[in-house]
Amino acid sequence: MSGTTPASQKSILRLSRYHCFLGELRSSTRVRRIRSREIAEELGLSEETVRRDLSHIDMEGRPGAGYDTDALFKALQEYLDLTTAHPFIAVGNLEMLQGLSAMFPAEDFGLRAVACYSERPGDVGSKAGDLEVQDLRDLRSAKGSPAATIAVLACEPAHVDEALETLDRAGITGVLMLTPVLRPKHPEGMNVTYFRIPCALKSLAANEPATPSCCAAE
Amino acid sequence: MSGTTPASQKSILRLSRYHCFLGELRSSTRVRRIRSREIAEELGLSEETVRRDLSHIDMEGRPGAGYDTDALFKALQEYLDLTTAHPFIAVGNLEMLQGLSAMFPAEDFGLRAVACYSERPGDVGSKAGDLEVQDLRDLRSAKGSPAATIAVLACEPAHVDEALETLDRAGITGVLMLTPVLRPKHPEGMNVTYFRIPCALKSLAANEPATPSCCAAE
DNA sequence: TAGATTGTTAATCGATTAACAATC
DNA sequence: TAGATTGTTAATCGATTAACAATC
Repeated sequence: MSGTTPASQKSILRLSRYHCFLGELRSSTRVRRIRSREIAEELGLSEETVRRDLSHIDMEGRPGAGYDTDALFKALQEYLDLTTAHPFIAVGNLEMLQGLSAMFPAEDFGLRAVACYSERPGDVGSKAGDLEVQDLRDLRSAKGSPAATIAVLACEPAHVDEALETLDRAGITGVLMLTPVLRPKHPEGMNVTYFRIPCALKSLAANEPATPSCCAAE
Repeated sequence: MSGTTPASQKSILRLSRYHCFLGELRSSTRVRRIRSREIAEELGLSEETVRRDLSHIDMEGRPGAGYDTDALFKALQEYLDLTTAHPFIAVGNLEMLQGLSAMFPAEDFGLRAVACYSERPGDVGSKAGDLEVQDLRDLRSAKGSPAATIAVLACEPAHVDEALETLDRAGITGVLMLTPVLRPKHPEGMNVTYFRIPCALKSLAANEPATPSCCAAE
């Protein structure tokens, strides 16, 4: 039942994880049904949390028999407003663009990099995965602007503010920031998630006993 | 007063941010005192949260006059168990290692990459920033093992489990995972923080109105 | 039907915010 | 001293967990 209160940020992040998990499950096995307990065990959550999260989306489970894997995947896809091979763009220095394309196989997660841009003119024309690196300034004119509305940003610190503005003008509404900056002034209305590498490393130094923790994205 | 309850994970992550912020403040200005309200405004938090967090560390503020910038920085450093230019190692494919060193200027955050390792033999010997890329297998023998206890991991998905094991054997206790994997089996007692790029991107697609959000790290 | 698992309400837990006395 | 800001206690808020009736 997708009726009551809207899902929290944390809940949405977990729904995204379920989507990733089911995507992998569908492509690697022929499992037709899945129970909340199984999802919970795989992802290190409680089954109640999983059911509570799923109560936000348009999907009914079957008491005694769990959820239909395909239907659940599609319901999540719809709730999260994802298309198949959902498009995103990548912005950053050439090495990050190349490194990311090798480290993060987007297709395996139902995502697809449709264009990439560098802030360094010298990077333009090189290849990052299948894509040719374009000039970040060309995104400004929106002439090469793809259908994507989300982006991952991994440029050098000095170019962050400029890059965010450019992305905003090009119609990007959500940005995942990998570049560490203390106080980026991100454009009004733009949704920005910060992955703060230095803070995460420092927290690890503080050496919490042994509780595996999540992002914080968390 | 560092007496009462231990700081939560979230609190520690924020303390790390304060440390980053004060580090920058100290290097770019001559500000001698800082108030909780100022820290809060800069980082988008409430002043109460800042004071509550700081109550965990060994540092007394002065009613009416805030905190001594240097003393606070040092107290945070001590609480987080950081040294100056705190060492960490980086593991990943060559491009990620090179890209990270350009995107993430560790010194500016009080951190220092002391060694880097690739899982791809062909990468060995190349330069990433100032460092020569070493073979991940050489870390196993611990012969080149540096004083670092924390690491950032950005290798290709297929090598994650092997890399985590290797890092564990080499005495690394905390790992920041950039490579997206659904269910890495990380060694007992190892503290792993996951930055899940695909999940963060999917959450952004779900298009929360306009609340700037953090990691999550969280 | 009996067994299993869902969806939801109530109870618990933890973290944030508000309030304010202490104090520099 | 008066003004400002700290440190902490109490109140609020939100999210997780426990419990269980509904139901396939």
